[in-house]
Amino acid sequence: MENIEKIRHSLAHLLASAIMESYPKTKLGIGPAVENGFYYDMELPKDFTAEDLSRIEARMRELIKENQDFTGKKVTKIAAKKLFKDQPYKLELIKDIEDKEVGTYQNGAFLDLCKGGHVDNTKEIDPNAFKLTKLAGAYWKGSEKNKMLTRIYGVAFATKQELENYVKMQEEAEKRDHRVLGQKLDLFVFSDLVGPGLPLYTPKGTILRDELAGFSEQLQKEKGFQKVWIPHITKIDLYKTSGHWDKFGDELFLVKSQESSGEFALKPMNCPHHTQIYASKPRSYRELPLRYMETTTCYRDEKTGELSGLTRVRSLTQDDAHIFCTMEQVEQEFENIMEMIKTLYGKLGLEFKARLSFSDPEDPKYLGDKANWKKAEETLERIAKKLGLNYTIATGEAAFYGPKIDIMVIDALGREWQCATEQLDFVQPMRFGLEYAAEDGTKKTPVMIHKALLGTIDRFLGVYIEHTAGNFPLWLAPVQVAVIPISAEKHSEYADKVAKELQGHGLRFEVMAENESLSKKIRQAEMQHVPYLLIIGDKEIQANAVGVRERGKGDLGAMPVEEFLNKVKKEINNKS
RNA sequence: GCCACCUUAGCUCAGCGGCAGAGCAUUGGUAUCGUAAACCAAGGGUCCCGGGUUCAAAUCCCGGAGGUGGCUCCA
Repeated sequence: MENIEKIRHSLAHLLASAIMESYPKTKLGIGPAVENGFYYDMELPKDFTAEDLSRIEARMRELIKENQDFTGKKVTKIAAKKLFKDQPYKLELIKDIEDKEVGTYQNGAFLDLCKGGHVDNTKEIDPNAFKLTKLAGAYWKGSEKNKMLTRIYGVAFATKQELENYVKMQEEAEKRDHRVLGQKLDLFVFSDLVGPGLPLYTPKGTILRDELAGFSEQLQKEKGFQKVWIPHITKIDLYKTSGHWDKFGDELFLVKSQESSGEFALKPMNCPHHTQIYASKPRSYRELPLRYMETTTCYRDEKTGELSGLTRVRSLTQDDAHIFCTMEQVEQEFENIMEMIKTLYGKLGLEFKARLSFSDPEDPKYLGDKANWKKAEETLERIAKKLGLNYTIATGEAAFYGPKIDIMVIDALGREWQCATEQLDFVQPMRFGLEYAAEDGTKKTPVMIHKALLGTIDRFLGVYIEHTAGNFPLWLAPVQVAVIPISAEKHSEYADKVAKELQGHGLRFEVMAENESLSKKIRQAEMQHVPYLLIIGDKEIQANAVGVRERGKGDLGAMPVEEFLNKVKKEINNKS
C-alpha cells in the first residue's frame, strides 16, 4: 500500500476518534481512503453542522500532535463481538467476515475494526495537509434499501503544498463550471415552468449544438451511414418486446392518448424504433451492413436528485446510430467507428482512452445466453487490441443487451468523462425477430451495433465547455468575429461594409456599434471569448484594412480585409 | 428518490425580527474616445411558493418547489 493511502486511511480513524470523543453514542460504519482523501460513514446522535466540522478538524490536528501509535491486533470473532457490542454496523461487518479472526486497530483511546493499512505513528501525518470538506448522505453498504448514514469527507495529501495545489485545481474547475459559463456566455437556460433537467438552448448554444452534430453527421455520411427519422413517442409494446420495459419501465415518461386506448411513452432510446425500419421488409445479406443514423432527442424520467447541469438531463440529444450486419462484418464496422472517433476527438483537441464495459456473470440483469456474451466480449477485446487502443476492462458496466467499448475523454484538467460508445448487441435482434436471407438461402439473425460519437450532445457540450473554459475553436464559436468601430459616429459606416463582407463568407459576427469606449467594447468581446476582434478607426479606413486582435494573443496589427478572410476561412476549414 | 446545505433586482451579493440595499447589466443624457470597465441620471422587487408564530417576518417555525454537494441509478 502506498504511504499516502496509509495516511488517508489513518485520518479516517482519527476522524472517528475525534467524533467518538464528542459524541460517544455515534454508530460507526466504514471509513476508507479514497481518491484525494478519505471519508467515514456514521450515524450521528445529532444534526451535524459546518461549525461542528471545523471543531472536529481542529481536534484531529491535536490528536495527530499527540504522536499516537497505530497498533494492530487480531482477535477472535467472539471477542470482537464483545468489543464492538455497542456498534451495530461493526457487528454486521464482523458477521460477514469469513475468517475466524478479525483485525482491530488502536490509536489513543479509540479502537476500530480494521484489517490494517495505517501509518505506524500519527507523526507521519502532516497536520496541515488535510481538511474536512463536506457532509453528505450515503446509504449503508451502498444500497438504497438500507438506512442512510452521514458521510464526512476529507481531503488529504502528504504535504501542505499538495493540498494547496488540489485546492487551486478545484478553484480552476469551479471557474470552468459549464453551468456558470453557460449563463455568462448565454448558451442555455432552465425554466421552472418547463421543469428540471430540461435545458433550453439560446441562439448561441444552438450554434454549438448544430456545429457539433453537423460534424458528427458529416463523418458518418462519409462512412456510409444513412439518416433516418423516428417519432419521439411509441406504444409501450415496443419496449416490452425490446426488454427495456422490464429494466427501465419506471424511468419512462408515459404519455396518455385521449382519443385511443393503449399506453404510449416518450422514447428513452432509439434502438427499438430503428429495428422497426429494418423489420419493415425482408432483408438480404447483400444489403448489409445497414447503417441508420440520427441526431435525435430522448427523454428519461431521471430522479430529480440525479440531475445536474447539462451532464445529466431529462431531455438528451444523441448522435445515435444502429448498424445491422453479419457477425463477420462486426470487426470492420467497429474499426470504422473508431476511425470516426479518432477524427472527431482529434479535431476537438481531446485525448481519450477506452473502457471495455463487460457483464458481471454473477448479475442476472444481463439478457441472452452466456455463450453469446462471452463471444461478444472476446470479439471486443480482440478489436481493441487490433486497433491498439489504450484500454481497461470494467466488469459490470455493460448494457443489459451487450458489452460496450466506452470512450473516456480526458479533459484539460485531467478529468475523465464517458462520451462516445460502441456496443455489440445480440439480444435485441433476437427479441425483435430480425432476419436476413443468407447466401445459402437460410434465414439468419443480424448483429446490431449501437454507436454514438459525441454520446449525448448536451453532456458533451457540458464537458467541452469545461475543457475549453469557453474558448471554443473558431469553427464552433457562436460569434466568430466582433467588429468594433472606435467611434460609433465616425466609423460605423465602414464597419458595416466590413460586416457585409463577413456575412458574404458565411461568418458569424457581431458589430459593436454602441456608444461606448473602445476599451469597454474590447473587454466585453474578450469576456465573451470571441476569437477575433476587428478594430476599425481612421487608420484602418484610410488603409482599407482592419485592425485584428486575436483572443488570448492581443493586437496582431492591421491587415487588408481580404487577408483576414483568407486566414479565418483556412482556420475554419481545417477545424484547427 | 434519500441525506445535508442554499434560494433577496437580469447577474454577483449585503441586509438576518422594526423604511428593500450595493456593484455590474438595462434605459436616457453628456463625452467621440486606439486595444480588458468614460461621466451623470433614471427605471427595475411576489425578498422562491404556501401556511404558522409575533404588535411587527426577507429575517423565526412547518410544508412544498427549484438549485448545490454527496448517495443510489444511468438503456
